[in-house]
Amino acid sequence: MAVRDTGTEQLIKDTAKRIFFREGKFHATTQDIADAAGVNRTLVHYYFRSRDILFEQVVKEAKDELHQTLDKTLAAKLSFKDKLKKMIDVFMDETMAFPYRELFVITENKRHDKQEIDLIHDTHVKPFLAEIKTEILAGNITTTNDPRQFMMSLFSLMAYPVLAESLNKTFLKISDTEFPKMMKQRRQIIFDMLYR
Amino acid sequence: MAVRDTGTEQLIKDTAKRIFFREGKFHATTQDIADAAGVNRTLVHYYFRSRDILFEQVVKEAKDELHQTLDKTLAAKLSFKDKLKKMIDVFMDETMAFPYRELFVITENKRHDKQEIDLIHDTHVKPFLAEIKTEILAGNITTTNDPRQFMMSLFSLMAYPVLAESLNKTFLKISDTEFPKMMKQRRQIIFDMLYR
DNA sequence: TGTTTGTTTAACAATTATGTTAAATACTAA
DNA sequence: TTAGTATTTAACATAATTGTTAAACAAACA
Repeated sequence: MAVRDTGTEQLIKDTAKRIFFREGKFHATTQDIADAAGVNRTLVHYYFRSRDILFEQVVKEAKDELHQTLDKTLAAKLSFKDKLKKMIDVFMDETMAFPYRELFVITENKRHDKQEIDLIHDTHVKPFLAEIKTEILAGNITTTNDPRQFMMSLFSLMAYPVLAESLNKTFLKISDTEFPKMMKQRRQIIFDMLYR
Repeated sequence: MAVRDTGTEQLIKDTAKRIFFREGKFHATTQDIADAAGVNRTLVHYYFRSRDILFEQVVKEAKDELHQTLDKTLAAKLSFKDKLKKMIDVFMDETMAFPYRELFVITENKRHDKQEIDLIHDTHVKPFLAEIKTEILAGNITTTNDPRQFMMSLFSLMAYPVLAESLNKTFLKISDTEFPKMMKQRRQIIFDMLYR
C-alpha cells in the first residue's frame, strides 16, 4: 500500500482550524478552506469525503487540545498560586493563538457528550474547585465564596478581551502594536485581581 | 395612501433579533426567521426585499440600542461608584436578554464606520476613561493603573459568563435554575472585584 | 358593499454549496 | 524508468437558499 505522507491532509486540517478558530469565519465553505490551503477543492473531498467529516475532526482535535491544556494546568503539581499563574499564562497564549476556539465549542457544537464531560468534571474541574474553596477559606480569595464564580471570572478575564479584540481596539483606541503588549501586561493584572 | 400597521414588519425584525442575538443562530435563513415569526417566507421579502437588508436593519438597531445603553450609563450624572453599579446592572440585564449581540457586532460586522466610532469614543468612552483615571489616582481602583485595562475587565466579567452559559453549565455543573441566580449574585461580585 | 391593504400560496429562475466521478498531470520512490 | 500515489482539471448531479412574480384569500375600513 505504502501511502506517501505529503502532509497535505494535515495542512487542510490546520488551515480549517486557522479559519474557524483564529479568524472566526464560522461559515467558511470547502472552497474557502481549499483556497486558503492553496489546494484544489476536490482534494478536500478526497481526504475528508464531506465538509461535516472535516468539521467533526477539526472540532474533535480542538477539544482534545483543550483537554490537554486542562491537564497541563489544572492537574499540575504546583501550589495554588503557581498553578493559577501557569493557567493564566497557558490559557492566554492559547486564546491569543485561537481566539474563537472556545466560542466555537459553545455556539456550534450544541450536542455535548455527557460521559466525556463528566470525566473532565471529575478528574479536572472538581478537584480544582475544591482547591479554590480551600483558598477562599484561607482568606487568599476575597472576591467571592463560590468557587464556580471564581472560575467564571478567571476565564472571562482571559478570554473576552482577546475575543473582543476588534471592539476593544476601535472603542478604546488601542493600536495594533499596543494590543499584544496589553495582553502581556494583562496576565499580572488578572492574577492580582483574583488572588490575595 | 393610508398604510395599515399590523405590527408584522416589527414582529419579523424582533424575531430576527431574537434568533441572532438571543439564540446565537448566526446563519439562520429567511425561512428560519419566517417560521419563528409564524409568517410566510414571502412576507419577509415583501417587507425587506432581501435578507441582507433585513440583516442590516437589525444590526443597525442593535447598534443604536447599544449606544442608548452607553448614554444611560456612561453619561449618567452620578458618582463614579453609583455609575459603576448602574452600568453593571444595566449591561447584565441586556447581556442576559441578548447574549450574542455584542459578539455579533464583533464577528459579523467587520467594517466599522470610523466617524460613528470616533463620536462614541469622544462623547462616551473618553470622559469615562478620565473618570477611571481619577479613581485610580484616588486609590479606589487598585487592580491596574490603565483605565483601558479596567474597562476590558469590566466588560469581560459581565459578558463572558452569559455568553459561555452552556459551557459553564456543563463543566461547572450549574443547573438551569441556579444559573440566573448566580448571574444576579455576580453583579455584587463584579463590583467588589473592581472597586475599592 | 366594495376597495384597499395584508398575507398566503404556488410556481419559478438564479445562485451557491456540496458531493461525485473520470481523466489528465505531477511527483517520487523503488 | 516506471509504477503508484498525489493533485488538478473538468464536468456533472443534487440540494439549499435566495429572490421574484402572479394570483388567491382574508380582514379592515370607508
